Amino acid sequence: MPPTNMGHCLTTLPSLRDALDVVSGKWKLLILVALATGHQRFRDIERSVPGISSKVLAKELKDLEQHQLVRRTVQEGPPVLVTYEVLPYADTLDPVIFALREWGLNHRRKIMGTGSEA
Amino acid sequence: MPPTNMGHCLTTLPSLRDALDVVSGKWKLLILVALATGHQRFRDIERSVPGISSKVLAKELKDLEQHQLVRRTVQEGPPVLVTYEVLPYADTLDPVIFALREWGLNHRRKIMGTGSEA
DNA sequence: GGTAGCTGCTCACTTTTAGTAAGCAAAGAT
DNA sequence: ATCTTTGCTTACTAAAAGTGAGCAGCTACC
Repeated sequence: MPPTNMGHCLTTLPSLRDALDVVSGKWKLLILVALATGHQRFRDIERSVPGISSKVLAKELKDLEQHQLVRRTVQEGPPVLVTYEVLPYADTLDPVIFALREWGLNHRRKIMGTGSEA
Repeated sequence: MPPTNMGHCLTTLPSLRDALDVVSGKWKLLILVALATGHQRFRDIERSVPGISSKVLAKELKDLEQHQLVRRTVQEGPPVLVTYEVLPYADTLDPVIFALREWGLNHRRKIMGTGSEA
């Protein structure tokens, strides 16, 4: 067996699948970040996640709620106020978000730089 | 401003979006892991990524190739042999994969544990 | 040399998901 | 009274994913 840089072999695929089942898709992580950075109302999130629609946001928030990453709170009014907040458990996703963000940053750099390496 | 655990605020959303544009979806990371763990032929990958279909695999591989994460090589035969391999650049995704794998592992543990306390 | 099998796909089709635009009830602001 | 904002939902359309079959090129076997 040649020495590769991968010690993760047997558990990787199933665990990754488990994670992806919860967190894959275009929007979920972005929504979590939006929430974590202080956007707690529906329209607020909608505005801060560029490109998302009400419909998809509503659905994604339901998913996130079901996965216990987000809590929806209704403060009976009037005016009725709906607030979303990340649950502590969602913080366990920080490493994922961090890694992806780093990679995205780097990838953009790479894409920008293609073709001009002296 | 209250001291939260997030130093990543301004660049997070765009970088994350960049990353997700390349890497989000149910299959791409799983395919990369399959490749990295020694499955280099089409049918081999297909078999090792449970649930994927030929059609989707073909499409995902094309995407990955276009993003310069994977290279397709045809060794003219006969028998014609098609091989896929992860390019070194794909290794930069290791932290992402690692983080997701860890999270998936933990999440499964959490889910298993719900409902049977006390 | 016929038939069965594997490989690396593609094609036609159905189902699921995402996206778009409009709208709606309750409230607030002017 | 009218207009705007909020937190959604509802129809509709478009795109993507999944399903099953199939196909060319080769091998393997008897």
